[in-house]
Amino acid sequence: MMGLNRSSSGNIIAELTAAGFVREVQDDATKQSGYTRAGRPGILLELSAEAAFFLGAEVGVEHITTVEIDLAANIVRSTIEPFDARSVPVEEAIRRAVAQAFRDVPQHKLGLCEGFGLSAPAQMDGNGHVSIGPILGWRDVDLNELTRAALPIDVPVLAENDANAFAIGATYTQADARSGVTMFMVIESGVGGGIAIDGKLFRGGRGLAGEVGHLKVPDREERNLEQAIGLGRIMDKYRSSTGRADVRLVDFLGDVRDRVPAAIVIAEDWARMLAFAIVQVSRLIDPDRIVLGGSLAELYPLVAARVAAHIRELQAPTFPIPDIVLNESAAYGSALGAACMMHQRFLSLNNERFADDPSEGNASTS
Amino acid sequence: MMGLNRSSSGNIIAELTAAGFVREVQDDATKQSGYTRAGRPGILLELSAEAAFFLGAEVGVEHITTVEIDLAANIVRSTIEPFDARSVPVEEAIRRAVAQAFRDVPQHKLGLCEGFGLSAPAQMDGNGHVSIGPILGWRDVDLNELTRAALPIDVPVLAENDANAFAIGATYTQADARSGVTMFMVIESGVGGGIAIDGKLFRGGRGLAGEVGHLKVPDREERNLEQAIGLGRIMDKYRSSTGRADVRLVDFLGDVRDRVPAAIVIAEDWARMLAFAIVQVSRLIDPDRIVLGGSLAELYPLVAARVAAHIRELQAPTFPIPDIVLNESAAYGSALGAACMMHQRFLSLNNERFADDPSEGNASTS
DNA sequence: AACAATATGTTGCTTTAAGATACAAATTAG
DNA sequence: CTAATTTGTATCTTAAAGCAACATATTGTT
Repeated sequence: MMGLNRSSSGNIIAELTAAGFVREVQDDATKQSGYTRAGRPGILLELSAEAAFFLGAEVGVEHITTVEIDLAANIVRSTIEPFDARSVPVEEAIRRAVAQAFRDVPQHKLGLCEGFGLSAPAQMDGNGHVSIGPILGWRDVDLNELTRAALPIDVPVLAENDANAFAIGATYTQADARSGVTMFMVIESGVGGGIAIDGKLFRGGRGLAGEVGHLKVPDREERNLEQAIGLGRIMDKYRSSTGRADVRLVDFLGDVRDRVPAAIVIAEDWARMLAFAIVQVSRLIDPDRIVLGGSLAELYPLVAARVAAHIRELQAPTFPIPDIVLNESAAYGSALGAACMMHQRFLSLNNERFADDPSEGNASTS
Repeated sequence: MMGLNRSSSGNIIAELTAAGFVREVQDDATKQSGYTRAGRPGILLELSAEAAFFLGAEVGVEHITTVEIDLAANIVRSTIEPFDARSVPVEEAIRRAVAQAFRDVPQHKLGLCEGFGLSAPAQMDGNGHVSIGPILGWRDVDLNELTRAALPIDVPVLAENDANAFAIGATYTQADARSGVTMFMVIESGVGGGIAIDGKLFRGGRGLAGEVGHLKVPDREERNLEQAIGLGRIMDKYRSSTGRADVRLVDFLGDVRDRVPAAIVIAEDWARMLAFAIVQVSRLIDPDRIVLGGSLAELYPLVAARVAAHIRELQAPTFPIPDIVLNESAAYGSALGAACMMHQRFLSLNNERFADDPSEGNASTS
């Protein structure tokens, strides 16, 4: 795949093995699988998952979520704690996030940390600079710098918008998003989004690419997508149609599943608006696939045929329709993505960790 | 910029100079410019523009356009000829395009051709394969292969959708499009578009990214952008408002300039729809700038303030608004882009021309 | 069981692109 | 005229990758 010669790759692997990042697989799986072939069998390799770890933290409006992943990008640990971000200054929020992320990391493992990613609901540039973050009341702060100051060790740091971080995380859990163009849509009370091109986040000019929630949809009241298909609207409608005040999403989904007419009307409307958004997105970025996440994504399988029908209505028949798939997005998705950013960076060619001295050097955290 | 050492770059330049692609500038411009500085002055270099050339051809519905550019991407020659693409098979159309492009190339210059780009109004994959091209009635054709077969010499070949090719060409004429995210919109009878990221075309999953013309706009009759702001609608409205049948675009633009009320009403509507499209685009790909081309783009400067006002109405005030600039797109823009594709390819790192033997070798045309 | 065919790992050597160093050359400033 | 500064270039060094040959481990065939 990389076009490397056998001996070249052998040398590189020897280096990585010596450094402890890679090891030979002991229980030989080739013998278990039936398929064999003439010739000396190759040595199977695996990442030494425990050789390094990465931390991600999401500072939300009401909680801080943290995730630790290992070198193989497995989730090692994850925490969620309530937190009122608006009541404390940025510095304190970040301090809390860092403390929560490092809390269960034993002292002797600290040196294996190779990156800390921060995710927050704010628009920022590629260097973590936030001009105005209305949601948390932040103004002109340098998140990278603040995070670096709060960290107990000197490791690379990156801050990213929460929706973008989520998209990065989703490229890890969604295997097919490693290539091609993928549009992620997370449907909760808001509708967030991100775009990945060949497994790498597409930020756009100012880090706002994929913010699909504010797309205008055809609606008498000039709603945007978030207002039209978000949890709030659906539950409002369901509440007034049932007359009950204590309705939950599962009840609504159950009614749609049971084909209760009032629920179907709401779902049909939802499908139409979603189809509209998908068509708009397709026209502009022509994604290979659209990945739906968030709690309301569970509605999609129930009305997939309706969404497809509405799409066909809106599109010329020759126009390609992207695959639409579900991603069971977990609550820690954005923190996971923040950790994955650092994992991606660690494994990328411009990792400065190995640039000069292969012995223990300090990673530059620019 | 490239992080190369002085001696390394010197070696590379020596090679390029020996090969005739680069030469030292003779009339020393440093002496003319007032600014000087201590130290031995550097040797100024320039591309030997005549060392190579690239051809681009656009097979349109009613014409074939060709462009020749040199190594410095200067336009050397350009031709337009009427042609009824629908009346002949693909092979013939391509043969004609190739013939027209090579017609004025003298025999002894043939060897300097380093690429042929083809542009056509059809959706194709990255290898020039068209499944269905309804506009020209093409079906399951391999444009790269057909073009290669029609060429008098063996040079690299690439086919690309006309709107995408246009965007590539525009990155050459629009200097600021070399970095960041640029959205091109060409407003004629249709509205075409393309997206460039850091000067490179973003094709999307199937080469349709940026096809902004079919975006839905908020309109009682559910029009798409093309129907709403294209030349057809504007002229229709202007025709019925003036009562004259022979109106031309310049008349309309003159009336808008003169603030004739009936024209202003039409222009205001145009501005509103354009603003809507720009907002939608911004939400999805967050471009640094939007470049308007096509004959109707001339209307923009007259209503720029109105477009800005409508955008502000639709957007939250914190949301960044991309720069909107004009590009006087010429009739040969798509053919130019096809030629520029080859130029870009020639100058790119994965140019196979120089991969093995620095002496005259055949370029692989995969 | 022996041997051919096949594929992989490994070792030593070669190639090549880039960098380092030193020095010559060309300029400005004083 | 000299010092300071900057660039060009020749020579050497370094490092990454490839090449070639051979050892090794496996399947298939006689």
